[in-house]
Amino acid sequence: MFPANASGSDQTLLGGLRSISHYRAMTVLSPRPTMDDVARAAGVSKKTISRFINNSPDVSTAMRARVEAAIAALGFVPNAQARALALRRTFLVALVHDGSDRGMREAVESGMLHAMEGSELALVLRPLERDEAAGLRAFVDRHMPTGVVLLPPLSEREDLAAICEAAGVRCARLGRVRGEHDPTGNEACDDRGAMAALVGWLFRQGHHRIGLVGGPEASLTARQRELGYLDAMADHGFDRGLSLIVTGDYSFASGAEAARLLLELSPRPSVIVACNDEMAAGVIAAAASAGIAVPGTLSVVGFGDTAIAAMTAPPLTSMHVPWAEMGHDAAARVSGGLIDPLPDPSFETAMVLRGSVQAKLDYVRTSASMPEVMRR
Amino acid sequence: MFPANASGSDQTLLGGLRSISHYRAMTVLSPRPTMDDVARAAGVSKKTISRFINNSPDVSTAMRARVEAAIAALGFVPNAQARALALRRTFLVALVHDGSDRGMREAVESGMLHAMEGSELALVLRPLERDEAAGLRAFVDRHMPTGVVLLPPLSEREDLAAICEAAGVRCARLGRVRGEHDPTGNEACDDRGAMAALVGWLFRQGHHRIGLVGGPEASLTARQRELGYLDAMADHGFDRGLSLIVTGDYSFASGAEAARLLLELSPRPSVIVACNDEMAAGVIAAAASAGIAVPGTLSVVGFGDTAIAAMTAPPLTSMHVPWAEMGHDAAARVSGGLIDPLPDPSFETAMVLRGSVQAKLDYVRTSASMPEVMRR
DNA sequence: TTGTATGCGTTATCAT
DNA sequence: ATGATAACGCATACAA
Repeated sequence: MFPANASGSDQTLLGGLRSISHYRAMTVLSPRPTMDDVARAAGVSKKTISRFINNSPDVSTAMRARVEAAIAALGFVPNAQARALALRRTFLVALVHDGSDRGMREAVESGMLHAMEGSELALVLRPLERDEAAGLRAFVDRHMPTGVVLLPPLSEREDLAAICEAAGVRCARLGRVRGEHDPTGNEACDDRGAMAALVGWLFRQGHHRIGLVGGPEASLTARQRELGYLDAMADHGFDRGLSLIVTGDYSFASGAEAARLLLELSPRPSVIVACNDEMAAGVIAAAASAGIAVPGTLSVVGFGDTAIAAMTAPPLTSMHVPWAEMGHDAAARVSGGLIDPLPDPSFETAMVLRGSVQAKLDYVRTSASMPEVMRR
Repeated sequence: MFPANASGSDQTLLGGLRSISHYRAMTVLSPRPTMDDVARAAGVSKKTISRFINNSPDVSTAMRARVEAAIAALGFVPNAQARALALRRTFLVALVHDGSDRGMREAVESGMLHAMEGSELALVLRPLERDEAAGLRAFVDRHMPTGVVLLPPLSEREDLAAICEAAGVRCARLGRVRGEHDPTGNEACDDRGAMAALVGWLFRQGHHRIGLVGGPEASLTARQRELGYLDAMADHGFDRGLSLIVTGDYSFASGAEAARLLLELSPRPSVIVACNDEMAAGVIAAAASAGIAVPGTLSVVGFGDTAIAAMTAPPLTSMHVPWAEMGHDAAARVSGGLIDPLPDPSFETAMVLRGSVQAKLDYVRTSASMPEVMRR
C-alpha cells in the first residue's frame, strides 16, 4: 500500500535529512513583528519586552500597559524557535508509545492535552514500534522535547529512561511497576491489587470458573494484573488458575482468539476477564460468533475502562484505570513548571459496572443501563 | 475531575506564558557537540559541515568522508531549534482536528506517521474543539509548524485555511468537498458517490427500508454522504427518504440514540446505514439492547472502515475511505519536500463486506469471517 | 526599574 | 570547493 520511502543518498548518522535548497522558494513568510518592533513601538528596549513576556516582576505597571498595547497593536507573538534556542529548551512534550494499547494511549493523550490546554506547550506523538532505543535517541536528540511521557510497556525499560536522562529530557514513566529502589514519584496504580479486587468481586457474584486473557508477556504491567488474578484465585482455594489463562497482546484479535480457546474448555468458564478492554471486546465478538450469550451464558470483564468499554454490546464492565489523570500529572511533571501539577495525585482504580457481567446469585443485580461505579 | 488551570496573571495576548526563571536549575544538559566542534575535529569550517548536513552538492567526496567521520566520532546531531531559527521553518507537521470522529483521526494519523517515518519531521497533535480560529492562530503563530493537516469538518472552513496561509504555513484540507473553484489539489474522495453506491448495493441485496444516521449538520462532508443516500433512494423511486434520516454527531451515543428512533418506525428499516463506524457501533448496541438480532433482523452498515469496524459483534460491513493514504499524501504535500509524495494519489473508496449485513435474497451470501472487498 | 552587549547553534551572503 | 562574517529572534549577565 505504501511505497518504501526511497530517499536516495542517506547518511548513516543523519538518516532522513534531505536537501532543503528549495525551501525559500516555497516559504514566503509574512514579515512577523519581532521584539525589536514591539520595543520600537513602545519606545523601550528589547529587554523590557522580554521581561514582560516572561512575567518578570521587575516591570512597572505603567510600562506593562504600554508594552501590552504595543504587543496588541502589532499582533506580536513570541517566536518559539528563538526562545527554544536561547533557553535551550523547547515547548514540546512527547507522548511515546508502542501502539500496543490504543485505549490507554487515547486516555493518556486526552489527559495530557487537557493539562497542556492554555499553556504554550504542544504535544508531539511518537510511536516507537521497533528499534526502540535507537528511535528514541534519534527523536530526543533531534527535537529535544522538554519532556517525554513513556507509556507501558516502554515505561518499564531502563534503557529508554537512560536515553532521556542523557539527553537532559525529563521523563515520566507511566504505569510502571514500582520497584524497591523507587517506590514513588511516578504515575502508577496498583494493577495487581486492582485485578485481585476485580476477581474477588467476581467470586462474590457467584462466579468460580474465571478465565483470564493476559497481556503481552514482555509487559511487567500486564504481568502484575496476571499476578493479581492468581492472588484472588489462590485466596479462594483455586490453585489451578493457570489452566484458565491465555496470553494475548492487547489486540482485539488476540482477545477473540484467546476466547475461542477458553470457550473450548469443559466446564466452560462462566466469566472471562481480559487485561484490557480491546481484548475484552474481542472476547465478546468471539462469544457472539459462537452463539454464546453475553452476559447470559458468559460474562466478560475488561480492564482500563477506556473508550471502547462503552461501545461494545453489551457495554463492558471494566476496572477503571485513571489514565487521563496520570497523563495530566505526567505532563505537568515533565513540563518544567509550565503546567500546574494535579493537587492530589492519588491514582486509584474503581470498578465500573455496565452490562457485561451477570451475577450467578439471585440476590445480586447489575444494571445494564447506567454504569455504576464501585470505588475501592 | 480536572481542576481549572489557575495560572494567576495571564496576559491577554500571551495567555499561558509562565515564569521560567527556574529552568536552568532543572535542566542540566549534557554538553552536546555543535557544528563548531565537528568543524574543529574535521579541521574545516562550520559552513562545510552545514553543507554536508544539507546535502549540498558542493562538497568533495574526500571532504564528505572526513566530515562524516568527525560527525560519527562526536555523535553530533543537528539542533533542530537552531536550524528552525535560521531556516525560518520548523520540523513539525500538525494534525488539527475537532475530535468528532476518532476513527478517522486514528487512520489519518497513522498514514501521516507512516509518511514521516525516517524523516526529520515530528507529528504534533492539536485538537481544536472550540474557539477554532483563535486557537489555530495562536498555535500556528507560536509553533510555526511546517505544515498543517486539517481534518473535516475543520478542513471545510475557509477562515482556518486563511489563518495558515497568513502565517506562511502550508495547509492540507482533508476530505474537503471539492468546489467549482478548486476542483483538485487536495486529498478527498467522492463521499456522495460512495454513499450512493453503498445504498445501491443494499438495494441489490434486497433491502428497501434503508435508514440513515447522518453526520453533524455543520459538516459538508457528512452532508455529501446524506446526498448520496438521497441520490440512491431517488434512483430506486423512493422520494420519502427523509423520514428515514436521523442526524447524529459521529459519536457512539448519537448512533445508539438515532437507532432507537429509527427502530420505532413502522415498518421498521431492514438496514441502517451510519455515516461513520462509531455511530454504526452505536446502532448495533442499541439493536442488541432492544433484542433485535444483527444481522438477522436488522442489517447495519458503517462508513469509513476504521478500526472499530472490525471490533463490533458482528463485524461491520463498511465503506472503506482511504484516510491513511490521504494522511500520507497530505503529510508529504505540506512537508516542504522532506517526504516523497505518494506516486499515484487516487483516493478511491471500496465496500468492505464483513458480517453486519444480511441479504434479503436467497441467492446472495455475505461472508461473516474474512472481510471481502468490492472495489468500485 | 530599565538598557547594553553577548550568546544560543545553525544557515545565508559574499568572498576567495 | 571552501571559508569568514553577519543574520535568525530571544534571553541572560551585568551595568546604569
